[in-house]
Amino acid sequence: MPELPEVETIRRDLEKKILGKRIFKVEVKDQRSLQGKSVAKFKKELIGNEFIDIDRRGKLLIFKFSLPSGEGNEGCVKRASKFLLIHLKMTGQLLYMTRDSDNMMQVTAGGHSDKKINLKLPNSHTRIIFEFFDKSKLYFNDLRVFGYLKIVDEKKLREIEAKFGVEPLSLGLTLGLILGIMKNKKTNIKAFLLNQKNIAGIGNIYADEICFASGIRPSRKLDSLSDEEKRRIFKNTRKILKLAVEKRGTTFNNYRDSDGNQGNFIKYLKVFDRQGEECKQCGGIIKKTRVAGRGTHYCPTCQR
DNA sequence: CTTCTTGTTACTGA
DNA sequence: ATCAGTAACAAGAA
Repeated sequence: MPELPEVETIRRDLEKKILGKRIFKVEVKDQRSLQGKSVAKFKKELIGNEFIDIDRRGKLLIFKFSLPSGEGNEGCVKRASKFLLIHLKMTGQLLYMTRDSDNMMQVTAGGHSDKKINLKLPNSHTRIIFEFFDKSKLYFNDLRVFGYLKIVDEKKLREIEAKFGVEPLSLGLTLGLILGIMKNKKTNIKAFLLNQKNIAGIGNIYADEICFASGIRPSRKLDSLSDEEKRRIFKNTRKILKLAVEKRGTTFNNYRDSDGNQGNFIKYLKVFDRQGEECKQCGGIIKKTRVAGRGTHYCPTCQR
């Protein structure tokens, strides 16, 4: 499940790989992955353009593209950039291969093993393929077809961006701001952390980990939290997401980076998917319940 | 066969 | 208005 650290890892890697590359061909193998425009229009808008920037808001990737300079830009009104938005939802992947890889990539096998296997692309989960002029390819794979791609103009992008809360790794995240957003809210801390309008980019894994690091049960209502507890949530949100980005995210089952490799944060998980196992801090048993409609993991001893 | 899973939105009822 | 709860979406695992 790609959350902020996983999406940020993909963003950083792809920035090095595809910026400045001109799109030669777009293949839509499954129309369900496209939102809005028709397949023909989608292709037409992209082909011949190059990606000039990759941005991220929460879990949403924002690829800025435009025609390369000297390709119909001169002599007329400056051509406005457009934006390709990609949301990976639960099982979306962006896999990049150079022309030399012969449609095969060496990837980590999955589960908890570091074994390498060959992944042949495209496969049955490949929904969209971008081919660049240098013959390298970017595959959008999505097992469950919840993820989507769509093209928007700048105005629409601003509207979409406005719906997101503060970026947790930006300087915009301050204790004062968090206290402000929490004020007068009565929801539980897990639902608060999951709500993208409050803080952008936290999903089920990191919400549970932030609660554990803060010693707070996910079911606790915001109006029952002391200022000190709120401060711990603020500190740990930043700390955990930063560390997870450093470790290139968490591969729980499906997540892969753009090279097909797993994230390393799974070694650092204290509660997520550890139900029935011993708490690394107190030796008690980690419990799994349901909070905010999601599977929720916590230590009954360490979290109050 | 049924149940469960995740991110997000839409909807209902309080 | 605000919040909690749940269905829906797709497809696979158990």
